[in-house]
Parts: sequence; C-alpha cells; structure tokens
Amino acid sequence: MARTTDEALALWLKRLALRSELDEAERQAILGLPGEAVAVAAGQDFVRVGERVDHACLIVEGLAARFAQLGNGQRGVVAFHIPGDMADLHSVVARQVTWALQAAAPSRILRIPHAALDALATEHPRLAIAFWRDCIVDANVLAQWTVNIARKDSAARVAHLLCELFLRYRAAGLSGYDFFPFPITQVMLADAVGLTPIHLNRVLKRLRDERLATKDLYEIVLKNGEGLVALGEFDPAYLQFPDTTPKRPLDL
Amino acid sequence: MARTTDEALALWLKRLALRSELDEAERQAILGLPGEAVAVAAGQDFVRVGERVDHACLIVEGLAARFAQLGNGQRGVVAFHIPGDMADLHSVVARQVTWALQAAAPSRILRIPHAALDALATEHPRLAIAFWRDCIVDANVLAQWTVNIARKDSAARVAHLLCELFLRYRAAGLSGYDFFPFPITQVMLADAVGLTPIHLNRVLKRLRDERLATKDLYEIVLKNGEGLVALGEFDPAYLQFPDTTPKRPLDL
DNA sequence: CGCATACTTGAAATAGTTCAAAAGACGTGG
DNA sequence: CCACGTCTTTTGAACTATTTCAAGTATGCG
Repeated sequence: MARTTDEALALWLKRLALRSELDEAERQAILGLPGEAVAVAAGQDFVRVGERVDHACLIVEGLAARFAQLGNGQRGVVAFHIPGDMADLHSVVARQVTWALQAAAPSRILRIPHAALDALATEHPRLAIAFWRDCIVDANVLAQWTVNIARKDSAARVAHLLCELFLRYRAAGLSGYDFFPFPITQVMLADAVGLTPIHLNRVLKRLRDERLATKDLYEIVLKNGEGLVALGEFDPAYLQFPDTTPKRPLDL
Repeated sequence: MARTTDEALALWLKRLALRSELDEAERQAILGLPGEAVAVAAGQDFVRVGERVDHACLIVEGLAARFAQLGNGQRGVVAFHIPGDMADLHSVVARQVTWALQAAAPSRILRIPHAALDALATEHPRLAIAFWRDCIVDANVLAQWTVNIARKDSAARVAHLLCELFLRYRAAGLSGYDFFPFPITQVMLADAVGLTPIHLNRVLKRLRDERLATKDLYEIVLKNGEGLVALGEFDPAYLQFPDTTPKRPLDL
C-alpha cells in the first residue's frame, strides 16, 4: 500500500497528461523532479496562511484540504487534494500563502522546490502551459463548488461532490469499481459543502437510506451512480477530462 | 466617457503590473495587441458553453458576469469582470468553454486572438508567468466567494462583495472616493451571492438603513467602509495587491 | 399613455441551524 | 483483553434565516 515518491510523481504526470500532451523529454523531466518527503499527521496544517513558501506540495498518500479559518472559528474548505495532486502548484507564481493546507487523514507529501519547477517551466515551455492549465482545472472545480453551494440544496451538493471525487480518483487510477478511498470526518466534509456537521449527517443518512451511496471514515461506496448524477445535476465537463462523451457520466 | 480599446489594453497592463514586474518591451507588447472591438447589449451572452473559442475577451466598458445555468432555470454567477479584466484569459490554455459570459450592462469588449497571446507568451516567458499569475488571482477571488457563500450570512456576503469590488475598481483607477460604477440588477447580484432577489433586496435595505452602503442601477456608494469591512469580515490579502498594509482595508 | 423592467413589501412555509445528549468506534495502557 | 478516555457519528426538538408565494409600487421608454 505504501506509495513511493516516484509513484506519486508518476501520478502527477498522469494527471498533467490527461489535459496536456507531453513528449518523452517532458515526461522524464517531471519524473526526475527532486523533493523532500514529509509525513503529516491527521489534522495537521502543513502550509500556513501568511507564510512565504519556496516549495510546492505533492500529495503522495492520504488527503489534503485547502481551507480558510473564519473569525468565529468556522472553517471553509475550498479544495480537496488527492494523491497525485500538486496541492499548491499556484504557489510557484504566488508565493504568499492565502489558504492553509491541512491533512484530513495521515498523509505523506513531497515538497518540491519552486526552483526545480521554475527550471522545468523555463526549459520546457510546454510544461509551463501544462502547469498553468492544471491550475485552471482547479479553478474550474472551485467555480463548480461555488455554484453548488450557492444554488443547490444540501443533498444535491453532497451528491455532486461524490460524483466529482469518484471521477477524480478514477482518473488517477485510485478508485475501485464502485468506491473510492476518502479518509475524512463528517465535520470536515461539512465544511466543504457549507453545511453543519449535524445536517450533513442527516444528508448522509438519506443517501444511505435511498441506496445512493454510503460513507465511513475510510471510503465512499457508490450504490447508484445514475441516481447521484441526477440528484446532484452532475455534468463532468468542467473537469476537463479527455472528451470520451459517455452516455452516463459515472459509467458504473 | 467612451473608453478606447487602447485605454482598455492599458488598463489590463496596469492590472497585470499590479502583481508582476514587467519591463518596457513586455509593456509595449501588451499595448500592441491586436483585437476586434465588439459591442454587447445588456443581458446578451458573448461566450457560450460548449463553444471552442480562438480569442479571449478584454472588457473595455461595462460589466461582465461569468455564470452557470442550472436545470431548473436558476443561475450561479461565479465571477464579475470589470473594465481592464481579461474575462477569459484561461481560455488560452483551455479552449473548451465551460462557463458562459454575459454582459450585465451595455458593454464593449475587445476580442484578442489566442494566437497573439500565445505569441506573446512564447516570446516573453515572463508574460506567460504574468498571465498564469493573473488566473491564480481570479481563482483566489473565487475561493473567497466559496467561503463567503458557504459560511457567512446574507448581509456579510454582500458586504464582503462590495468591499472586494471597491478595491478592484480602485486598483483599476475606476472608482471615486467612496463609490464605484456597478451597473447591475438586483437579480444578477443575487445570483452572485447565492440569495433570492427578494432576500437580497432586504439585505440592501438593511445596508441602506444602517448607513453602510447604497446601490442603484448604476453604482454602489459606500457610506461606512469600516462597517462593511467588519460586517463582511473582509481581509484583502486574497486579492494579492502589492503589500501596502494599510490600517483599514478600504482606507476611505 | 401604456407597457416593460426593476424594485419593494408582507405573510406563510421550510430547509438548515442550534442546542443538548447519547451511542458507537478506536486506541492505549494496565 | 478489558476498562477508559477520546473522537466521531447519530438522534431529537426548538428555533431562525432565507425562501416562496403574492401583490403592489416606481421608473423609464417608445
């Protein structure tokens, strides 16, 4: 189960290659990136607001959440990063940290020096484009979250998020046929969909009772993909995966 | 009042230069960009979902909203673009449109061919970085919107948005001492803060009654900047303006 | 003047929150 | 391997912010 840092770089390469064509030299350059492996305990912040960072964080194993802390102690989660995601690739061009990163579960990350990423972008201009594009996809996901939270009811928000995460894990090759690992508490998941933990719990109960999906501390199991797609009004276009145009988005 | 397209390019240059150092050659390259001027009526979509575009849209005059259309006819606005914003700079690296752009008021835009922007990015690698960074700032704004909608009450959301827009208009040199042009209906503003138009109307009434701000069809007037900052829990760090560290964010 | 668009207000309904408590899981040390 | 404390989930009941439904009032424009 223990993933090596080499495997994590390969996962990131796979993610980049989903949206950008890369030649052999570019691929080797990614795979040859240096980095410092760091273990992070669940609940621990590994990037803090206000810092200036000189490295980006590749998620090797576990799960990371990008979030803001509000005055009254509330939190807003604005992104989840799964293994193979460069959680703060944007920091390469915006070093002042405005969003904290926290491990939602025991995780391992690889700290990749900005210097190395800068060098790659300079030497391989098409990699610079690929990096930029990767950030655009993250922004697309965020825009979709905004719409979901602003205009859909609690069950639709959760259903939509589950669809999104399933496809992202599957694109990374990390999902099973009808499940994906998602080691997170209900409290943090609630922070990502803009609900109280209590109400999220009731929504999860409803999804369970209606045989749509189940969640425990470690994973999500999808029982009825079409039902989730319908409930969440899910259309995967915003994820910018290669255009396979399947009839059913989740294709279970 | 009629702004020329040259002036619009100068505005965009100013916006880029806020966050990226640019030398004279780079500045001239931006100012020399070609483009096709287009007038857009209020309520008209000028970029539609599903299209593939070969140009990016610089807002010359007016106001543009990026939005999603939901199944039941509801809308979610995910960004406002003011004059001097390249509303879909991201399209340079992601040509498949996933968010529509609509003029919120009678507007003029400049269609700048991707080919020209590509050429600039290739010839001036630091401009490629500046473009990428500009997209990161837009994503930052979006993340802040997500937090606001997910975790703040209706009045705080609106107050926060007014603070943000004031600073953005002011950075562009388009604000007055205590007001900024914002030609938008309450219906569309409601779509941006995730409220019903009816409730937004009540929130605006409250802001008016409490002498915080007033809105008409054409502009927003801030009556009490500190009050808005406090109500919206506004911290301008996410806008990534040069670090002037004013005591009061709005500095009225 | 009359129609269209935008805004305003009231009252009833409801989705989601808040407060309060208990029950289940899980690891640790005795 | 059992007891204990901690963390997470679950459930109930009262409350409230926001929505929904239903008019009605400005404002501008041809």
